[in-house]
Amino acid sequence: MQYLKIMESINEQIEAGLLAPGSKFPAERKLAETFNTSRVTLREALSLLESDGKIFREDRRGWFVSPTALAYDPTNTDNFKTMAIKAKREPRSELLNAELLPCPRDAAKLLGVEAFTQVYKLERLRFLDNRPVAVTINYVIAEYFPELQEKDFIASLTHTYKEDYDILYSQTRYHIRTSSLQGEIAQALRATSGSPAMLVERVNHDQNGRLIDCDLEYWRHDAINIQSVATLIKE
Amino acid sequence: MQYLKIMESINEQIEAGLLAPGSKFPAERKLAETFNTSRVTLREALSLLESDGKIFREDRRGWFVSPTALAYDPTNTDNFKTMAIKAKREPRSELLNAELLPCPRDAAKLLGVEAFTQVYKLERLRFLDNRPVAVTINYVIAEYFPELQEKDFIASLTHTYKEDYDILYSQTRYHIRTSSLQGEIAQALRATSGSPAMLVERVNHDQNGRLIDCDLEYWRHDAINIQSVATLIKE
DNA sequence: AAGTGGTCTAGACCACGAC
DNA sequence: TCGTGGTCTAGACCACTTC
Repeated sequence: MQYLKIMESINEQIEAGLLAPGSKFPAERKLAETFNTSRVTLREALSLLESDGKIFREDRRGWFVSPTALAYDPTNTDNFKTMAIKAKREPRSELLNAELLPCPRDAAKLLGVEAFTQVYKLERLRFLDNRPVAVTINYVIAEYFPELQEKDFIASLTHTYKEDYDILYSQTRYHIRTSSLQGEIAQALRATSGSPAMLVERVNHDQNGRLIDCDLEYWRHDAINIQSVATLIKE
Repeated sequence: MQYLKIMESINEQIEAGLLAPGSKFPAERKLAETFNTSRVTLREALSLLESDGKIFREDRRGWFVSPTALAYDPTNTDNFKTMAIKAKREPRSELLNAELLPCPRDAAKLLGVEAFTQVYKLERLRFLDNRPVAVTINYVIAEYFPELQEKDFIASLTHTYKEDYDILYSQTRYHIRTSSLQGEIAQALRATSGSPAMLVERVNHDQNGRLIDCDLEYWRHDAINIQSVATLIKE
């Protein structure tokens, strides 16, 4: 199995620090020549390193060494910016889309609301050190946040909730699963359609127990490292 | 892009229920003929469905439709068996290996113990409805559990801890990240080397705050759906 | 304009699983 | 034993990125 040896060889170079995080690999044809193999076999090796989170691909741009994954605590209300800064990374966000619309089916299921309930949909692209790492989609129940459309959507939602509506998150229900990037989300992340991804879904309640919004977060799977601490109930 | 159309086509068949969970696909050569494409392109489509968790592969055995993923709460002390039964699935466990040894490097890092600390290493293979879904490796600090080797390792560790040592889990720190299956772990799961996986690492403390053990759980990534509820601290 | 990655073809051989 | 999946080759064309 050539591709396993190629994997190990590349892996060693990374672990030894010979390939800096974020740095670009040589062209596939050159690498294939270096390893004295065909392009297909080389790509097999690269794909496995990708699914292992060691390297990543930008569509039509090539292969890169993955930077350190961001530690992400799903039980933390810290917003993206705060989280990144704590980890000494440089965050940036772009608003992809913001609209008020009747709740689509997938969000209605998460929010448990009836058809035609008005929600705000916010789509944001998250960068870490200038690399696009996640697309986050928020659905916010409009009823609880009058005139939300006039707020600054680039700012943290948590912050707007607290400052302008006196609403805090108090309970969050989250799901985490592997998925794959498709269509516009893949494009925004500069990923090839079908790239492996981590999907974090959250449903949030406020201090009065009301369900106020939900998140769908599509992360490049090598960019995130879910971690948390749980105190267990003693039986 | 043929492979995207093939993906969608297969996906529709699954969603429509025409392909039952667990059922086997026709041979790759036949499928390729059906879709009027080459085997390589067909495998491209299958690989993407695999990384999306819709289908899975057993090494040299073929492709299968993924059963429903098991809901897994990392903050729950329920053992594997209880968890499976709650979800109306049929659990089974096999002991792969049990030994007393000086703590290996990776475990020492998690446990924060010194070199040569004696630990029990337990490797177990978990089945759901007769499908191998996870390899779990436990490292237990031997000092706290004298004569653990005489216990029944197929039984739940949680249960043994409680009944025989009066020790309960009280806090757990967990990490979740994507990984890939290699070597013996891949073999035990009937997976091809390099298959995508979900790695759950846990470090557990007892009711006295002592660090007592850690888990490394390698899951077939389509078999698990991490979910939990967190109550947030009000600022 | 050149080079690159994305996609695809039409084969091939081998070792293993199923029968 | 037969068919299957695992692996590999040596090309090809196109559209996009980069220069």
